[in-house]
Amino acid sequence: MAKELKNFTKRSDNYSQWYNELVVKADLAEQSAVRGCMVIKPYGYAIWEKMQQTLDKMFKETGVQNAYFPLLIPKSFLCREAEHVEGFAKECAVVTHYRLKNDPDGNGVVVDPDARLEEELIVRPTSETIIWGTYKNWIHSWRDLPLLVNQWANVMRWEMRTRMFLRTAEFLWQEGHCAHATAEESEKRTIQMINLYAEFAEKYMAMPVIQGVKSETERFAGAINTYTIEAMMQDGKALQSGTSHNLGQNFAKAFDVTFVNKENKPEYVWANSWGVSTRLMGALIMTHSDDNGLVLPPHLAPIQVVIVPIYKDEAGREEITKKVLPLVDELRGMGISVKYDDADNKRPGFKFADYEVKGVPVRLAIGQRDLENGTVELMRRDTLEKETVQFEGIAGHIRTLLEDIQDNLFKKALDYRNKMTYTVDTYEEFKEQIEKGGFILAHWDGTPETEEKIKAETKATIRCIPLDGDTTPGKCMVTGKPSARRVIFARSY
RNA sequence: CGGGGUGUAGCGCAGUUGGUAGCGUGCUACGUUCGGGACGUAGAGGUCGGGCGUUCGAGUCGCCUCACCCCGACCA
Repeated sequence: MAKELKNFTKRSDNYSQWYNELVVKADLAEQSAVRGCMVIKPYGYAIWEKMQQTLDKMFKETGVQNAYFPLLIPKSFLCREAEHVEGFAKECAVVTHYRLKNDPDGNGVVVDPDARLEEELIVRPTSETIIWGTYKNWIHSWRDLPLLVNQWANVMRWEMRTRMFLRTAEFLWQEGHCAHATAEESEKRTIQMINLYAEFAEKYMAMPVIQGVKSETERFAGAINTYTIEAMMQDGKALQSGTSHNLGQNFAKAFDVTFVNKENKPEYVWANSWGVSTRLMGALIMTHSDDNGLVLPPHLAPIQVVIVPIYKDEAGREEITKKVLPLVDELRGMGISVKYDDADNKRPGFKFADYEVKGVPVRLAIGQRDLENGTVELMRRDTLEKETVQFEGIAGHIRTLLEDIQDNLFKKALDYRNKMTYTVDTYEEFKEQIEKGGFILAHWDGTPETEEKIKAETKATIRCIPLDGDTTPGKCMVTGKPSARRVIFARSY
């Protein structure tokens, strides 16, 4: 038995395949019949909901409100901002007709050629254009600012190659779109949001991130500056996990969004946008998982504690249930989410393995032996350590343990990232090191040409120019020209 | 869009020189079990991705086609 679940890494030397398999085995998602799209299953969606709730609360604490804008964007809207449309044009799904009809030749249902739209509609790849088209009507005076709005939505980008959670044709995300009266205020908000994302990643996902600025080439289409959080996956590749863009007045000008300032003069508003997506699910999976399956940080686990009874007969089960239910109530009273799995159709060993694959942080097992001894078996998912502890006072112990696990996961990921971060000075060294994965801190002359050359020759890109860390100037490893500071290179998803 | 690979039971796979469609797991029923994915017995489940061809006969050979996966190019 148990041939397929354990050691699924060993079944393939490929990290992507392992990842895909894990997503399916842990019951998070599966490929859909629609090209490049996935079905998020209830357990996977429950994790996304935890992320949503947490982020939403954090946003609201900064004064942001939620709203909703249309899925379809008129083509003319998308084309208003030149750089923006150029960046997204290649991956847009386009609605051209609004009706089907029965084929007169009997070939089933076909698109009705008479129902062609006068203007094509684009399925949103992002909502800047439709939102700024709307903001024009919402903003008139400096008193209307700042306008701080977020939308939870789905977007579609027709990617050539897809990967579950990391890059699907359709994905779920939030996109915040703010309008400000001054450039300074807008920049401040842009940074505030990237800080918020970093806090979320580290405190809730237990995933260390590096905050920084994107190089010109990697910048969002239509932005004057893009901030990013970059995380390292267990195969040493980087994953861009969240971005916050300072859009300057680009969109305000494209959509003619002006306000009258305190001096009674018209002025274009200053904009920023920021977003994270279901890609964070991919990040979560790839940061913590092991060969036994998913490992969820307690702060995001839909089930934090699972209790598995071990019994021989109905009377035994009832005895255990009687013992366990007060504990379930006590834990729930502490705000801990508990599942007491006394389902009779699965054996304990099966349940153990199953909850491990699903990444439940803490498991309690209780049987006849424990009832006699007043004990319970406790296992933590992060280390897979088992211990038999006193039943009395277990709730408090669990509460502490959950925090321990959360901290431990973060530390483990941070140690790994530190171990896999290298400083190099020559291009030769760089080429050698990049093959082994990880982040590389190196000097760069700041030009897109050099960046392009490095990318072409090594597949590594500049992940970001870090906001903090070592700021000693030096010489570009490729051209020898002056470099303001080291930047982070890596291969990425 | 290039390069590679895979399509056979819900899932994972085998199928030899062309000759009645197999294994593991899962599923159903009953019984025994239940401290790390239990066991026994009996069952159900397939137009072998699709099309055309070669042949007395094709899962197997040939041509075409479709889908999916992996590696690139593109991107969050």
